[in-house]
Amino acid sequence: METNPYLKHIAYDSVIFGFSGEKLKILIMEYRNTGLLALPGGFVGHQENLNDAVKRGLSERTGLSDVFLEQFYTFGNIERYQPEVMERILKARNENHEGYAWLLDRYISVAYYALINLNDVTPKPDHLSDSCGWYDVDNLPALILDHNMIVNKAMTTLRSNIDHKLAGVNLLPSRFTMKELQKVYEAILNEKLHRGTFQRKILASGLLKRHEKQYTGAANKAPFLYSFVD
Amino acid sequence: METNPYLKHIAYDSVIFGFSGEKLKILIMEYRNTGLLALPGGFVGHQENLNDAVKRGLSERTGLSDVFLEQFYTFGNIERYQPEVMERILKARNENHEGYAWLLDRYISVAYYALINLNDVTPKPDHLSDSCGWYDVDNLPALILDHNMIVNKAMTTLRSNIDHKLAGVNLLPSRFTMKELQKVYEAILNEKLHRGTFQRKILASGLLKRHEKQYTGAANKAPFLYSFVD
DNA sequence: GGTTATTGTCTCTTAATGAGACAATAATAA
DNA sequence: TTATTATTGTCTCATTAAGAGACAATAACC
Repeated sequence: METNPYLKHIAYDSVIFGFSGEKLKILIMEYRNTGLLALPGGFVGHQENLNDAVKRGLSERTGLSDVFLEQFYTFGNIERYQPEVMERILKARNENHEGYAWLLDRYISVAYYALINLNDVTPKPDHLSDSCGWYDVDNLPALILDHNMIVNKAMTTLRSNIDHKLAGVNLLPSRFTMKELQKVYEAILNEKLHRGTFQRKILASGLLKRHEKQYTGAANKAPFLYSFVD
Repeated sequence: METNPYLKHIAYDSVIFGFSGEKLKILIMEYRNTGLLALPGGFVGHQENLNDAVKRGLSERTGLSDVFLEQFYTFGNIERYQPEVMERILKARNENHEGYAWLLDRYISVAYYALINLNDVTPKPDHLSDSCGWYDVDNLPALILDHNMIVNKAMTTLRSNIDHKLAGVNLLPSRFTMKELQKVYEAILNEKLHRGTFQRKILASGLLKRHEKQYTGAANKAPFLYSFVD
């Protein structure tokens, strides 16, 4: 009884980054009645582009449709193949899962990372998981299979791309202060940056447009709001 | 009659770079009696790591076993799926190809690039191709499917990695002159570099060890030979 | 009006980069 | 032996970028 509507052996996983104002976080799913944690992922339809499949999955999980999403590595080690993990997940689901035998196959996983504004989103679990939530990227619990390794590689990629891919673009609301942007950079690079130097460099890049000031009620000079020029 | 010993839907392609002394070249295969040109590629065994499969293929094609090899992107668009191309290749082979029906499936391809010393190698065709040879990377013929796009992306990746991954390491013989190394950089970046600045920067990096001079018979100062410190 | 914390910008220093200059030198020719 | 020639290794100078601190401006509170 083969009911696999997807390409065999091919999966994707996505590392969805959000920024809380202080820390980088990623979205993690919990499988029903197992305590097993995993990255949100999925499969590719027979008539579907790989990239579109991932966009579809991201949209289902977050409701967002136009986010920064980039493929960064494909994981294909044989050690990924642990059918007992998926069996446990299916069993805990406590349903007839004959139609899901294909889930017990070996999979190669294409990994993507996404940058989103955490406040825009109320994440929705998929049909195999019962909850999902944001976890600090520098304090992650153990995830299934090689998912912790996938997250590490995503972080490395994000760090090395921060200079030439515009990082904070999608992690912040459309208008933000220079300080907030600096916090994003510091969270990604995991180091303190010099305020004056940071401001000078970012402004010199010409990527920001300056708007009105933000009066918060704090007893000090009000910062300008900025947005990215498209 | 299913005789596919490999994972369905998953292929790899490799962009094998060599350096002739003046130009960057890549290895291209020609399929028997078709004139069709393609990147060397292959498939992944059921019990095989993805990376190992690519290493195996590279070794079969070049005889080399310890080369720089890096995954850079996975191509999964539906437009890759052109069964008529593979059918033409199988027909031209003029054999019973019932056992190869799996070749007509849709494939997602994980792409790698390799850097090798062109002079170390006499490339060997695989069982579907009858010849292979080196082509200038800036003057490539049309390749099947999306293979030209794969080459372009490989070039982009190589360029952006040249600074922090040691580039020339594997493209040159173990001992080389500063001028030869500069030629490699110029071929990859596709621009002229200033001699003095280049030499200063490379020497400052501490990656090179200086050896004896190379006396070629030319009527001018003899250059030092260098090697990379490992 | 004084106080306080934060912001925007400036200056000073140090490091990195781009470009040319020049002596050293390996082979050849006079 | 000495001039010639092309190339190499290195140096200097100018320009640009980066790191770090300083200071006036200012929003809200006292």
